[in-house]
Amino acid sequence: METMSVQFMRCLSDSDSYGSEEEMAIKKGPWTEEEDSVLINYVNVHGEGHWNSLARSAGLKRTGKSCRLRWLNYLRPNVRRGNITLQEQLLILDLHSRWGNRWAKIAEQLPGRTDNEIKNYWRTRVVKQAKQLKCDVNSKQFRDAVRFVWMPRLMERIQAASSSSSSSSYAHDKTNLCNTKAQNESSGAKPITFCDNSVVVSSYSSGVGLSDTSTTSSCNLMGDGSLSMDCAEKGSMSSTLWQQWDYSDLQASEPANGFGDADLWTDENISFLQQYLAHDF
DNA sequence: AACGGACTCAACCGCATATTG
DNA sequence: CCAATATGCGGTTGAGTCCGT
Repeated sequence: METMSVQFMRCLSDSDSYGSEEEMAIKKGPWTEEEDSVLINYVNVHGEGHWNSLARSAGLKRTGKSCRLRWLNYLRPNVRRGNITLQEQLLILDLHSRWGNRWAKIAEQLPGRTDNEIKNYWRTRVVKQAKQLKCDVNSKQFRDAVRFVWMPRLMERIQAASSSSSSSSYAHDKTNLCNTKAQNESSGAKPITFCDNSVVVSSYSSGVGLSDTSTTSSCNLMGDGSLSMDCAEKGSMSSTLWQQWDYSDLQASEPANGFGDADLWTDENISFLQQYLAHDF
């Protein structure tokens, strides 16, 4: 890890003012453990903020921006690391359908997750699959596919996992999402809820942003595990196609605990979507 | 085992907005 | 009010890792 090159460069940008030429040597690239502990100790004593002066006072040869980013995305307490859970994936898809690429805003609804992480998830998983399906990630086709195929399928898997496992991590996730719901309601948003036996995806906008409300759909995971879905939009995914969905194979491919593999983007799903898209257009 | 392409994610960049003097 | 500086955000990059051949 330490073999990677670490660049030093004269940095005149970012409004960093250093007293001497030597002090202007700004380090870039991956942070070392030593730098991390310096930053952690400094923030613990002096608090967050004033990043440029923090960088200088702490003796870190980094820009204030770099310190801030490192703290927020990695060192800050309660940063949640590891795989994005199914619930989180569902929430991301839901919130992205409302707010578009407002990563920071979306991240606020996922406790412990950073905007960077969510952005990376979107680009590496969702955008990649859109490309594989040969459609634009912002196209109506793809948004509908996400809304009417992937999201219900995610809910199905969440329900399957919750019924086959009463793991504490799931209970924890539910708690987090309930808290998130409370936060959202106070701010006017209407998120997916996980607080009871049903999972309700309320009122999707088919456009990126909140103003376009041409589509309303509601997907419900019932207490018995069955899925019901209403689409108010004319011309949306046909009931025939919807009925073609084969859930039996889904169960077969589900990991034992339901969360071992949180990735939904399987070849199987992709080929189904290709069928869906080909049928619709 | 070696190679190369695909993938992931930490970190950087540029720009917009907020704050300060 | 204005300029300088700080902060925050979204887009992009590239080093390291994974995985198939």
